[in-house]
Amino acid sequence: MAITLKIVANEAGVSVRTAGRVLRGGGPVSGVTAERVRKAAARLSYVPNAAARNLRRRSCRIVGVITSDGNHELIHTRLRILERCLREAGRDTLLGSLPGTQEELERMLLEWTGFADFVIFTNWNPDFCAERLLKLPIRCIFLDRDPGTDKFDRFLTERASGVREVILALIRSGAGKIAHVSGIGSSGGRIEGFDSAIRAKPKVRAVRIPSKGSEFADGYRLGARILRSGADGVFFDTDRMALGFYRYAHEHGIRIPEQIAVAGFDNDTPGAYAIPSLSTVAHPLEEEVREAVRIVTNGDRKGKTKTLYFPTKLIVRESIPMNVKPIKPSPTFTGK
Amino acid sequence: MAITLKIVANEAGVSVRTAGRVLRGGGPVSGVTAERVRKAAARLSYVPNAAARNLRRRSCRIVGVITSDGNHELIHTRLRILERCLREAGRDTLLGSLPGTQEELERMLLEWTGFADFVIFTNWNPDFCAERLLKLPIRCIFLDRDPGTDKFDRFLTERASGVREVILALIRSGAGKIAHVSGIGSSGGRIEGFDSAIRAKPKVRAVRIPSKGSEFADGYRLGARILRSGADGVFFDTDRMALGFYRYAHEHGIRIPEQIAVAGFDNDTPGAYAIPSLSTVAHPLEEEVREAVRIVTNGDRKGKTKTLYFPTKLIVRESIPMNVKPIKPSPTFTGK
DNA sequence: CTGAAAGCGCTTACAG
DNA sequence: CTGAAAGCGCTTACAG
Repeated sequence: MAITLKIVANEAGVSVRTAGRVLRGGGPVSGVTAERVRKAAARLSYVPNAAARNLRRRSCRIVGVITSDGNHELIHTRLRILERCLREAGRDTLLGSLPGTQEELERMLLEWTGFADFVIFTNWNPDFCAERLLKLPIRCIFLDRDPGTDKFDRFLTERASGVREVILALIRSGAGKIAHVSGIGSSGGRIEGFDSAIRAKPKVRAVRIPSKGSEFADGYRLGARILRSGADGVFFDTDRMALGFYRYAHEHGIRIPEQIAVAGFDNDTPGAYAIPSLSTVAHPLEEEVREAVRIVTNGDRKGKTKTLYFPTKLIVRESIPMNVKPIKPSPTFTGK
Repeated sequence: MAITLKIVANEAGVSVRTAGRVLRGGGPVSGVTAERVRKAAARLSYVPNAAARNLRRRSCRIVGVITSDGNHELIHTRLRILERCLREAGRDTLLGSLPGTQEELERMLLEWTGFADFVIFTNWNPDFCAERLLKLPIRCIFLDRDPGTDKFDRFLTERASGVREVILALIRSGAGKIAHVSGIGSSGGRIEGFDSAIRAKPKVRAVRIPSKGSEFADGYRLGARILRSGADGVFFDTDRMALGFYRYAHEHGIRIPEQIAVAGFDNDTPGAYAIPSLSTVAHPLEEEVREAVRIVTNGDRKGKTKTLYFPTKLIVRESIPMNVKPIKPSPTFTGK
C-alpha cells in the first residue's frame, strides 16, 4: 500500500494542504510544523506519486526521443548529448524507435500523451505524413530529419558545405578522378555538395557509386568497384564505409593515400586512430541539440515554429595528402 | 483544451462508462453504439490521458534505464537491445544517467515513481549504498554491475572465462611474456582470468600495466611503456585501447602480430576491420538483457531475487597468429 | 448491454 | 500561516 500525502498529514497532525506545501514547495509554513511534516514523511518513507501530480498539473517533465536506426557512434553521441541537455533542463528522456507504419507511430505517440509533451525525432520515414501528427497534443521537433513541412520545428544538418570542402581538399591534394560512394539515404545535401565541388573544377572527373548500406561491410564490398573505376580519390557517405574500404585496399596491396586518397563523413573516433588517420566531416551535434532543448524549455509560443540549418565542418587528416609538408603521423592533431 | 472521454461520450450521446469501454477495451458494447463512439472520438481527435490512466490503475508501462558512462559501442548496443526487448514486452524506456551522489540518485528515482515501476542499472557507483534503494517503491535490476548484495536481481558478466581463453590463445601463438593493460575499473574478473591463465603456464612471464582510462588515447599513450616491457603479447581491457596501440605500433615500425600479438575486449565493430583484425572477447549482451526483461514481465514474485552469471566468449582474429595455417585476410570470418 | 457514482493522489484556488 | 473542498481524466465495482 502506497503512502499518500494524506497519511503523512495524519501522522504529522496537519492538513493535506499543509503537508503538500512542506514536501513539494510553495506557500509559507511555520518552521515547527514543517519540521513535524518532514519527520513524518521520512518515518513513513513517503514517495510522491508522479502520475497524480502530472494529472493535476497537466504537465510533465518527460520528453520523448525517437532514435535513429542503426547502431553507430554518431547516433549514440547525439542521444547522449540530448539526454544530458534535457536533464540539465530538468527533463527526463523517454526512448522510442520509429515504428514501421504511420498507424503504429500514431498509436505510440497516443500512449505517450499525458506523460510526454514533446517528441524529438532523430529518425523519420519520408513515406509518413508528418502533418497528421499535428492533431496530437504533443509537440514534435525534428533533428537532422526533414518532415518536409515548416509546421514543425526543424534543426537540420547542412551536409553540402562540409562535403564540398572535403571534395575540394581531395582535388587540391592531386586527385583527378573522384568517386562518391553514396548510401541510399544520401540525404541532407551530400550529393549537392559533391556535385557543386566537381562543377567548380571542370578538369576533375567524377563517378558516383551507389551503395545499399552504410556500414563497414558495404565499404569493403564495394572495394573492387571503386578500384576498377580508376578513381584516385574517394569520398564515402560514412566513416564506417571508408574504414571498410581501408581493409579492402590493404588486402589488395593498394596504399592509402599514395594511390588513392580517402575521406569519410561523421567524425567517428576510430577514424582518428586508423592508419592512415581518416579525413572526415563533423556534425553540428551540440548546436542542433541546444536548439531543440531550447524549444522544450520555452515551449509556449504555440504555432510559431523554427527552421534552422547548421553547417558541417571539414577535418583533414592523413588520408588526404597535403602538399604543404609531410604530416607527422600522430593522432593528436585530429581535433577530437 | 484537451478532449476528454466525457466530451466524446456527450458527442456520441452515451455515458462515460460506455465510451471508455469502446475506446480502451473491456466489457461488451452493442455494435451500433460502439460505432457511434468511435466516430465521435475520431471526429474530436480524442487522445486518452496516460497520467490519469496510470493514476487510476496504479500501474504504468515505463521502465527506467540508468545508462553507463562513456560513449562506446558496447554501451549503446546494450541500450539498443534493452529498448527493443522492452518495447517487444510492451514497455517504454525512460533514460537516465547515474547521478554523482546517492542523494541525487534517490531524488531522481523518487521523481520516477508513479510512472516507472522498474529501474535497470547498467551503471553503478560502488561507493553508493544499494540497500537504501530498497525503501523506494521501484524494483531495481542490475545488469553487468554488482551492487554487492543479492537483495536485487543481478545479471552479471563473467569476464574471467573469456580473458583466460584469450591469454591462453596468446600463449599458444608463441608469446612468452604477456602484458595486461588494465583500466582502473578492471572489473568482473579480468584480472582473475588473466592471472589464472598465467598460473597455468609457469614458463610464461607476465606484467600488468595499469591505465587511468580505457580509450583509444590511453592505448596510444601507453605504447612506449608496453614496448619497453619486452612483452611479445598484450591484452587490453578494451578494444579501443588495443586500436590506440595499433596506431602507436605503426608509428614506431612495430609489426602486429609478428613482433607483438594483441587482443582486446568488447568485440567492437572497428576491431573486426582493423589491420590486422583484432582478437577480442564478446559480451553476453542478449542473454543478460533477456533475463532482465523477464523480471520486468513477470515482476510479481516480490522479494525473490535472482543472480546469474553469464560467460564471455573468445573471438580469435589475425592479431593473434594461429600456427595452423596462414589466415586468409578477410573480415568475413569474424563472427560479427 | 448501459449508466451514475466513487475514487486514484495530488494541486490549486478559495476562505479564514 | 492553515484548512476544507473541488477537480485533473480515467477506471472500476455496483446497479439496473
